[in-house]
Amino acid sequence: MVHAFDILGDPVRRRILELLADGERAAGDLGAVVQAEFGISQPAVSQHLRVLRDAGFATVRAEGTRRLYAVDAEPLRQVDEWLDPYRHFWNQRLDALATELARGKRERRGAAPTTKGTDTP
Amino acid sequence: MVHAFDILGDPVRRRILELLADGERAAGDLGAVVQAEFGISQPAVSQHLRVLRDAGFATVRAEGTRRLYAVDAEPLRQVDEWLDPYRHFWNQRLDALATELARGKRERRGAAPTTKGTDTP
DNA sequence: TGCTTATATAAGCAGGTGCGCATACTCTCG
DNA sequence: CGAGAGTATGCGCACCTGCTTATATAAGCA
Repeated sequence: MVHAFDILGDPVRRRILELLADGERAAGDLGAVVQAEFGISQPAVSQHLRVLRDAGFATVRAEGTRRLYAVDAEPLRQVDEWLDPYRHFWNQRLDALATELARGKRERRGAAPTTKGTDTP
Repeated sequence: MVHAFDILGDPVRRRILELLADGERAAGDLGAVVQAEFGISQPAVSQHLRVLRDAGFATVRAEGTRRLYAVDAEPLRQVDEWLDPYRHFWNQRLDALATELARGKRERRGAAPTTKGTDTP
């Protein structure tokens, strides 16, 4: 059994998941992008897709001769949970405001990246 | 430069970070636990600590002959941010999303391409 | 049917990474 | 100062993982 982080340790696989974040995408479509960006072959991409499948990060759906891949978020949720014990490091005393954070997260999007002290309402 | 996930790909390093989640801890202290659990040597642990240091996951503080390690949450926050695009899969209105997903998302294909954190309840 | 497109699998090889062993620092204390 | 704990580093090696090439499977099309 492989840990979620073992899967995410590979930049190609991360990229594939990023491409899949917006929604379903065909294997060849993913392949085209990844091959261009990383300079690897089609089989290489296919192998990564297999790893993602086997680890439960992605699901496949056949449509004709094409294979449509989609994200299965469950393992990513595990990763999210793994981060829980550390989240207070940057959330500080904002634990109570987690609700608000989830509601309007776009506020942080424009905030300074390196600045520790996050927005305080 | 190594990506955060490359660091977290190793189970020993993950364990070290877990041990560090509660607070500062001496290298030897960490070593004792990790050596016991993984059956590896002291230098091996030290090497992992070095990787964590170099990647910014941990900071060291000398106290006498001991080295006290602590978590630096910055890289973990990056990981947290990386998860943002997927968080809606399990965070917001899971049932509604699941319904839409199950019903067939082809409808959305032509409509709204980027659906990040749109809805405001 | 046979050719083509789309994708997956097999086999083999190369580079990286984690490990153990040995050793080098570097404080502290007697 | 010398001994000894606590920790880090250098080196060499085995193994794992990802890559390429070659090929298989399967659907669409003429």
